[in-house]
Amino acid sequence: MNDDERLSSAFAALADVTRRNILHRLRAGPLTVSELAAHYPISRPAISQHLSVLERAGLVQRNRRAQWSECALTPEGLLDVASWLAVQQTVWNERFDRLEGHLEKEKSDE
Amino acid sequence: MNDDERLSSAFAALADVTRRNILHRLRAGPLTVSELAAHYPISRPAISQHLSVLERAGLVQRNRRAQWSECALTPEGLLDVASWLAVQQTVWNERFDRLEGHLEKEKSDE
DNA sequence: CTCTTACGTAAGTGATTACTTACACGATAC
DNA sequence: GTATCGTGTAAGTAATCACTTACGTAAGAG
Repeated sequence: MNDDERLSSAFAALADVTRRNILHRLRAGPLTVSELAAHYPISRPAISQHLSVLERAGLVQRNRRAQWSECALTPEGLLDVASWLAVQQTVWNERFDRLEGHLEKEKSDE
Repeated sequence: MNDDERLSSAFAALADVTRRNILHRLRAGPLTVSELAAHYPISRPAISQHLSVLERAGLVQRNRRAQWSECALTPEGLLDVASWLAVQQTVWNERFDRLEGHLEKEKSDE
C-alpha cells in the first residue's frame, strides 16, 4: 500500500460518524468490542467490521486477550492525515500571505 | 446538513487521490474545469463530478464566467476537518502526558 | 444564422459500502 | 464432557460511488 492509498483509507475511515465516534470514545483508554458495541444501535458484527476498517487504516489496534479483543488508538495513527492537512493549509495561508504582500506592494506603489 | 454530516462529506471528499490532487493543484490559484481535466486520464465529466463532490463538501467554489467555470479553493474549507483533528490529537497527546505523569509519579514514589 | 467551445447533467454499469443474520472457533463455567 | 460468552467472518442485500457515453445549453466566432 503506497502513500496515496494509505491516506485514502485513513480519510475514508474518518468519513463515518460511527467510526469517528469510536475513535472519540477510545481516547479515554482501550475498550473491548462488546463494550464499544453497547453504545451503538447497530449489531456487534457491524462494530467489528468498523473496527476492521479503522485497523486497516492504521488508526486502531486490536489485541486478543483470552476471548476479549482490546481495542486501542494507534498513537501515530493520524500523523499522515495531519501532515497532509498541514501542507494543504500552509499553502492556503501562503495564498493569503501572497495576497497580503501584493496589496502591500500596491499600496506602496501609490 | 448537521456538523456530523458536514465532517463526513469533507472526509469522504478527501478520501480520493484525484480529488486531493485537484485541491493540491488549486493551491496555485483558480483553474477552469478543462484546465484541470487536462492533467488526468479520466473524462471531463468525471472531473466535473469530482468538483461537485468537493463543492458539496465546502472545499471548492465554482464561479461561472461566460462559458468557463473558475474553480478555486474555499478559504475556510478545511477548518472543520482541522479542528476535529486537533481535538482528537490533543486527546491523543493528553494520553501520553497522563502516561508520562503516571510514570513520573511512580518514579517519585520509589 | 450556423459552428464550436466549455460546461453540467442524465442514464447506465461494475465495484464498493454499511449493514443484516447465520455460523465457526477458542476460552471460561459448570 | 456440555453450555455459554466474546469474537471474527461468510453470505446476502440495498445503497452509494466512480466512472463512462450521450445529450442539452449558454456564450463567442465566423
